[in-house]
Amino acid sequence: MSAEKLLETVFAGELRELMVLSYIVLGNNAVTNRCIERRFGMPVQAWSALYAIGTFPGIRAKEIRQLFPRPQNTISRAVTLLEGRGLVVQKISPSDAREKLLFATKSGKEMLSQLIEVSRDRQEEWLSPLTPDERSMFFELARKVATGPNLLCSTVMTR
Amino acid sequence: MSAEKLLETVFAGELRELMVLSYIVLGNNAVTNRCIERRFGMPVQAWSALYAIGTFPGIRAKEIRQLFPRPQNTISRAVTLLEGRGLVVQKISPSDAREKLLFATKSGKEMLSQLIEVSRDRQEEWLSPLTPDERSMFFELARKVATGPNLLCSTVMTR
DNA sequence: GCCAATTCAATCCAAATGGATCAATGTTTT
DNA sequence: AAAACATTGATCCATTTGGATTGAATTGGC
Repeated sequence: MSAEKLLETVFAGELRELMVLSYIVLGNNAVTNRCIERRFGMPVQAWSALYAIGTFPGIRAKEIRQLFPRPQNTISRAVTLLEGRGLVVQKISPSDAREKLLFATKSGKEMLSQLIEVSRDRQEEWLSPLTPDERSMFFELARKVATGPNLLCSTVMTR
Repeated sequence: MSAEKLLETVFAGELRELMVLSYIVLGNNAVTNRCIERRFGMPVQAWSALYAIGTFPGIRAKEIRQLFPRPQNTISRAVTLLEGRGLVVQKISPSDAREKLLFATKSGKEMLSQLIEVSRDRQEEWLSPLTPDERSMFFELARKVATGPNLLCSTVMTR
């Protein structure tokens, strides 16, 4: 059976919304992660963390988790990598010595702007099937789902 | 800074579409994978493969890859696991002895129907912020992106 | 002020991941 | 029809992952 036919059937099933979103994100990740890995020698985790740190100077590790729902030690390792390459610096929080405030260095900011540029180009590419109106509608609906109360805390999947 | 404030800012940035979709899928996976892992003792890969096999009896391993963009050996291992538990059987293809046609057994079908049920409940949960109209609009737009030509083959991220 | 409980981030380690290779089968070329 | 090439799926193995633990710092109860 052809790939189109398989997808068409799955996208007509009961789990269509789950399937189609997973397909977009997994498919895009397969392309993007590999490319960024090669070009910048850095796993997604690390560039996600760099993005968070560049966008929010002084952000704490635990706050990065709220933006990118990944395990805690993943963030910890990503930050260690970024610090090792001189892309970010950590400063002990004046109010709480357990917390480390994260800042991008000059070279971190430079790398981040390259990362954002290529990611934006890539994003335009996979969004190209949508008209500008469709695109903003799509984003708004996705935002509504993302900020809904049940995405990260489930009642049907207890524990 | 609060989680809401952080998300609001990221969802206003240049990469908002990428961020919001990744957030939905990563966040949902964190909840869902862990629950399914505990309840059915099976990684996502395996249940994805079981879903594909149950939906398309006689599907080949390479075709499962087209539905779930994962590395080839991931599918191979998932199928081995499913076979080891008696949830699927492999039959050598009559037309090509390299290919193995996959079929769900009775117990495989039973487990699949349970998996689909809990996944459907979970899907209803995270989609609950949308009205029925918004939901079908969201799906249609996502489908358009998923079946677009550039999702899996990029020109801006060459190698 | 002291001790238990809590929070933050680093580290540990068993298990999973995925790129590369391999063996088996099928297809194409000459 | 033999040899070169291609495709399918399993396996190898170095790297990564993530749940659990640890250690350091803070908070809360008394």
